[in-house]
Amino acid sequence: MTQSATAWREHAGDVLRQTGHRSAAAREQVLDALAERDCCATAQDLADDVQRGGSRVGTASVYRALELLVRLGLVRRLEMGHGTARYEAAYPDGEHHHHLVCDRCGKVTQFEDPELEAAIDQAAARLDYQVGAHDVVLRGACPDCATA
Amino acid sequence: MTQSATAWREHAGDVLRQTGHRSAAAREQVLDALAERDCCATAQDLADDVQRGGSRVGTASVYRALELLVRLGLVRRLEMGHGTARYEAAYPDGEHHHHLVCDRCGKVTQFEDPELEAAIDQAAARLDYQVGAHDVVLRGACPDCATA
DNA sequence: GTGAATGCAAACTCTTTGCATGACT
DNA sequence: AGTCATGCAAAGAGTTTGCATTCAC
Repeated sequence: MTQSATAWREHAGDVLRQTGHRSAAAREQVLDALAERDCCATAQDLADDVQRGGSRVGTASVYRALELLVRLGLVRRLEMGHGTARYEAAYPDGEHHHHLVCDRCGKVTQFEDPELEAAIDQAAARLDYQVGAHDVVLRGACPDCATA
Repeated sequence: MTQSATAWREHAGDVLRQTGHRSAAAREQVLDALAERDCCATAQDLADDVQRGGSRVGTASVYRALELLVRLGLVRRLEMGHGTARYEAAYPDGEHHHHLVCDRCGKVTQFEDPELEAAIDQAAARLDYQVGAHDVVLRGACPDCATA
């Protein structure tokens, strides 16, 4: 687990306490699973992670935990695979990345690009929406599929 | 209907013929409905449009038509509303726009930004994926919701 | 006439909700 | 004790698939 993931995990616990939520087993384990992941995961992925840890956690609890975490701004929800949502930790300093999706094998990779961020901020500034977030998805063939 | 939408409609018919597809009522009507729309629509929106035109078209045919059109590169499929896919005409010259989604009322608006396109192209060039397409979604409050 | 395309209904996947039980403070 | 959180099962929404029928070529 990276240093920022550890910090995020602690931050998330703090925010939950400060917003009056009690320590709840299923929710804590979803947070742990998210902190362990370095890129976005589906609800099913996270449920599997938790159950692999030996706990009997219902799907509904995973979804309920994720919904709360998204509402508190601790988790980002992403839509990029046919009908299946993905979730990842949202760092409090706003640091984030974007995603590459392979059209052939479905693999998801992340990338960062400060100049792209700047271009998005400029575009957002000239629009009449109060833009609070943005998602960028690039699609194509990953190195493995491109050579195959 | 705009001039480019009309051109796209004709182009789509040509591509279908060239790829050995016969003239099929439901599919043609889905194309017409897409050409009439100036921004992305859900499968249900398109089915409603067609049925409003007086035809009895099944949902399945709309989905089957859309799947084929996406495969032929004539239509873009977008994922940006909780679990519901949206579709829009993909112009052959690559001209396209991106989307603003209101977090509160769900309204979807389009925008274009050449500098953002350039930044994406540059980012794509330095990655090891063969990037063929990209989606950008900005989220926030639309003018109506921001003042309300 | 032949095979593609269709409509209908059933199946399927992902997600949410109802409700009785269990756990934190 | 009070009530928030949980697990399970059922419901819901969107999408896909099976199959007999219809239609284009």
